[in-house]
Amino acid sequence: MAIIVDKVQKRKDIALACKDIFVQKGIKDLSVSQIAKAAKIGKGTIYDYFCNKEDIVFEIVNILMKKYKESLTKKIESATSTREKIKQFSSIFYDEDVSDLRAIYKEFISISLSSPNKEMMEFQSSYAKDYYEWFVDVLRDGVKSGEIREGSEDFARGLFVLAKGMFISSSSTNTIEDVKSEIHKFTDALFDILEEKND
Amino acid sequence: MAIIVDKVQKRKDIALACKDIFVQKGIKDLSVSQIAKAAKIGKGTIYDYFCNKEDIVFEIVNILMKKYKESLTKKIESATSTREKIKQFSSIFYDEDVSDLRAIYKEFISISLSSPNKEMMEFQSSYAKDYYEWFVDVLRDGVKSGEIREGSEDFARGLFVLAKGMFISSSSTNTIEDVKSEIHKFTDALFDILEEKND
DNA sequence: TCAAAATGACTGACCGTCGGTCATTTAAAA
DNA sequence: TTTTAAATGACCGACGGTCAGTCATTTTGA
Repeated sequence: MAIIVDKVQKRKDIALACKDIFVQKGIKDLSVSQIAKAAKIGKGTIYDYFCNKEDIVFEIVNILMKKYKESLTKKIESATSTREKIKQFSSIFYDEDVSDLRAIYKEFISISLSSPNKEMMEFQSSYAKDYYEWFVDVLRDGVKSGEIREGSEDFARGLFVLAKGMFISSSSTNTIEDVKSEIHKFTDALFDILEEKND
Repeated sequence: MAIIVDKVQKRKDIALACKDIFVQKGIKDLSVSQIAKAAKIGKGTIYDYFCNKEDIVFEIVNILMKKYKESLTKKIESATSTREKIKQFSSIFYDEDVSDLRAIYKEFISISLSSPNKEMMEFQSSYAKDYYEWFVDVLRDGVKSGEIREGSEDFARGLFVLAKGMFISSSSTNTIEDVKSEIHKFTDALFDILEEKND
């Protein structure tokens, strides 16, 4: 027998080791040789843990998303109103401490659009479902407590999709500050109405 | 003297000549040689009219967008309610006769995300501004006529961004039918509220 | 005749593979 | 218990093949 490495762990280690260079340059301006050098391993080794260059991005997104979700849970728990909770969901688009995730997620979306891959699509839809249900729960709680009107849950999907749209818009045209105020403005406009009673 | 070709026109001609193959295969699975063959010109000629492969996608999007905008104008003019007008805006995401535009626009977004390019960004933001103002006008008319409540214009940006988000969602997970009903459901939920009076 | 237009051979960059090397572990012999 | 041969998997980087973009040459038509 010989040394047995934890393949799953090493995959994560490599991904994290080259995360910064990915954030900095983006996948298009990075060669696999450069990535290998950044991770201090041989080029061939990359392919023992990833099926292609894109797969590395996938792993980084996975890691960062997981971490983000944990921090988001805390933020949402400590928010007092439904309005504030919904605003917290959008923090991914402007919070400074998740700028890495934003950068990598952008690459990820780009890859998903140009070469749809079964695993990636499943990852996307599982995350989407997850967040969507979370959204719905938050809104439903708001309805139950009488904070917002009935039927508000119907906006969950829309808000979620809107969030995705922010990615395209924000990564091309706006500054982070614009994005933040844009989202808050929309959320406020919506909640001003949702908080009215309709019966 | 010698032959003088209309550079602008020829650029369009080439773009249209290879549009179908782009829609079919996507930029990633297309080599410049194949594109040149489809357009019945030499590979080098491509570079007399386009600065790179991505630039061809840009031109195709431009052409199809222009055409789409014309048809959309008619559709919106003939719509009777504000609600219907807003729904028409989203037809790009499910109408069968713009499936080509959808396919190419997907490529375009992918390219924009991975290699932000000044010209592309300007194109994006000019279109965004254009549609946004159109949106606002439609909503404002609705407010003026008393059809929807005051403040409804505040949703213009959100609706527009939401539309962009549909691209990511729709191109990865859902079928066209899902997308259509999804959008209509959200629009209806919003308009049910907007059509209530708030004073 | 000549300049613009068109071309395709060529080049350099880069992705992913593959045969080979090396370090470590096992196990059998001493 | 010590030694050493065999076995195995981790690791590597040279190499093949592909392809975007360039450029020297040819074609075309006013």
